Amino acid sequence: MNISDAANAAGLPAKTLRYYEDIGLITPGRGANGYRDYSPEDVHRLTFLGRARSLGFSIEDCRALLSLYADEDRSSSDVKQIAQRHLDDISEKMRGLAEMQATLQSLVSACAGDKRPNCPILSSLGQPKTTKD
Amino acid sequence: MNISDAANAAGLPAKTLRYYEDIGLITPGRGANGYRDYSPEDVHRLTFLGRARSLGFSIEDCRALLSLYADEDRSSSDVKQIAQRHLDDISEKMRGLAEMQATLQSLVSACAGDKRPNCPILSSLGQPKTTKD
DNA sequence: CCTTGACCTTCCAGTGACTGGAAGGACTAC
DNA sequence: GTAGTCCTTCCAGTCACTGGAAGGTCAAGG
Repeated sequence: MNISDAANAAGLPAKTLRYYEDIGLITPGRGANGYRDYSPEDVHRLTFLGRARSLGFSIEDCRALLSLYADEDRSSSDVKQIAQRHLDDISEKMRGLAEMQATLQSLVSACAGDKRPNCPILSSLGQPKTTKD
Repeated sequence: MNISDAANAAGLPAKTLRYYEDIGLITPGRGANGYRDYSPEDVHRLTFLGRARSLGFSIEDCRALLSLYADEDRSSSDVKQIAQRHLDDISEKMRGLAEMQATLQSLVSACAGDKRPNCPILSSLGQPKTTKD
């Protein structure tokens, strides 16, 4: 299976497949012409990868998950730990974003958004002791 | 004011101040010895920058905000537009994160997390047609 | 005057996870 | 044989820093 077919099957750009090979995640065989030749298993692992990435797992997490996936003697606790840590990361990110959102929302609401220069958003960034104008 | 004093005053690493000069955000004067010399206004702008960054504005947004901040003839609508777009970005990011969070949470909850290999997290990544094991 | 240590300078490289593009080889269809 | 599409490798860029090396400057102490 050539790279573009594998990419289509896995729902990933061909460039990404080359990148994954570069970093040693999934190394397909090679045909006589030097072309990459992806097996159905390779495609399956690529699909697995794509889903893990879409859940926000880092490449290193994905590497670990792939190796656990292949390991029949794994402990589900190892998998769960990775996922739980990632969940914690997500929660933290969401907290940070929510905080930004709240601050920004109050500033945006307070801003007239007209042709006058007076702007609580800039005032607040310039001297944050008061959140309001 | 030397770079490390300015960095302390603004609450940013000195490296970041050099970086901001590199990209043309804030260019301090120079002493006879070649050292950067930050004026109180420079420090004020750095502090402004730090706050904008901590609200998640991109460097390019910060550049625009700084220039609006300096412009007495600005329209507050220009500021508001930047902030509103950023708010929209934040909302989108939060939506994405919440989706990941929901999916991951249900998978983590379903995983025993013991020494057995059976794992709904890996099962789901391997064949996502069913979310459950 | 000399040394020590803390500061400052510039420049280069690395982060994460790709993405774009150039230069050139291989394959397919007509 | 040639046009067009695929494939290859390699290099550079993204974003906002961050780390570190090599070397200049300054203030204090002996």
